[in-house]
Amino acid sequence: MNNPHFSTKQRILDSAESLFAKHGFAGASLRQVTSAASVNLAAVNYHFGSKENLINEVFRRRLDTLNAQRLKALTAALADASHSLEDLLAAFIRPALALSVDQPGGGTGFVRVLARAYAEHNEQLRKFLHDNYSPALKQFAVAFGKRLPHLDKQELYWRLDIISGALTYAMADFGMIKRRGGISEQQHRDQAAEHLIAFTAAGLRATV
Amino acid sequence: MNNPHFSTKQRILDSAESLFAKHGFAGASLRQVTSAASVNLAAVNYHFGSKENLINEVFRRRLDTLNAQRLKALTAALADASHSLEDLLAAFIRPALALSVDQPGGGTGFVRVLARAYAEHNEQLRKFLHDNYSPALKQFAVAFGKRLPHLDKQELYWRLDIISGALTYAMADFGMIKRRGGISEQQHRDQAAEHLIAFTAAGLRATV
DNA sequence: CTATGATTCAAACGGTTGTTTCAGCCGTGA
DNA sequence: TCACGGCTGAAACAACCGTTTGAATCATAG
Repeated sequence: MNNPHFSTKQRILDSAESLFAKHGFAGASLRQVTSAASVNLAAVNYHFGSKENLINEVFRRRLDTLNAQRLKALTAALADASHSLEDLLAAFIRPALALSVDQPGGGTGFVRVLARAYAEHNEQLRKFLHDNYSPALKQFAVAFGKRLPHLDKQELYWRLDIISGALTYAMADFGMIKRRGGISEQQHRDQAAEHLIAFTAAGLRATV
Repeated sequence: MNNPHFSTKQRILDSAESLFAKHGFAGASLRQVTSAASVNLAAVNYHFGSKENLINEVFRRRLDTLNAQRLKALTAALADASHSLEDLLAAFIRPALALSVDQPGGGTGFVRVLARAYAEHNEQLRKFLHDNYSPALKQFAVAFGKRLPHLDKQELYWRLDIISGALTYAMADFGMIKRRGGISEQQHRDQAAEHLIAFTAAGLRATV
């Protein structure tokens, strides 16, 4: 059985993602992780070197695809000469919220890990995220800037910052909004995305 | 020296707040806390009973005053018959951002603890927060509902949820916005509050 | 001054942490 | 078939965890 999808490494990553989401990076022990993955304790240090490194790999696996999806959506939106502000917002927001549903590992795990990473203010982790993913964010800032010429740079950054906050919060499902009865997780996310897009579009269009 | 401001209990609370902000609830040990507070290790269990209880008291100390300030501001806003939507938002947002500057313990500590609490998804802690502070939030929801009769209840909750997210994120200073040169922490917070109020007011007013 | 209750102290408790070790297993290429 | 390198296994490592204990110290009231 060397199907990479069921390899020891992948099983460790899946369990780590889920347990980091539930108990935090410090709160989830390697014994919990390896036990949930049905893998020997020593396998973590063998395959990843250290717990710190395992954490980084949990991020890399998901963020690489998020990054690609966002940029693909942005490029598609920009290709249409008559694209709307909502199209740009959708390119930024929808792939992020999708992270929380259609992962093979099943669901809300990773986005909560991401939210934790923000809260952690871990300098090492922030550097890792910045080094790997800030160029993509820059492209979005440029696109929004062209679409909103009435905002100066500082004003634009303030507003994009507010959007990031609302999105992060929504991704992690922190809020008090409860899913109603017959609504699937997928539909709940879609609703969240549409509300976020409409709300933030209005916020971006507000005059100074 | 029984000045309550320098009492063992207070010193523990100050150190705990600061260290929980830096390393998380699981990441900060009682040995770190008591050492930073120049207090014996056993003092935590003597004065608070347990680490869990200490965490709750860290919240209670700040949130009691935040709650009171918010409700006072809300009452003042409602007393003016011609109050604006921005006035209500200011009552909700300004006291929260003030938490991060004018605390005697000095600054950004507690708000990061709060952000962590959201990220933790700790059921026990959520219950504590809900039991103690949700009635005040309900009052805000009612006030916003009256001011925005064009929104049905579900739609209103979605939007308030988005606002909470943006506010939480702004409080913890997660964002990429850097303070400019000659700007004080206080001024930075004031700017954040004004941007948040303007942005979220536009979002709330958006038509369905 | 003495007695009393509140507080602090050093030390130890059992348990868990991340990491290391090294013997054994496995599939693959010679 | 045999040997080799990648991988897994059980066990142990020192360090740290939250909590408890009981004696020492303190401030205060009688």
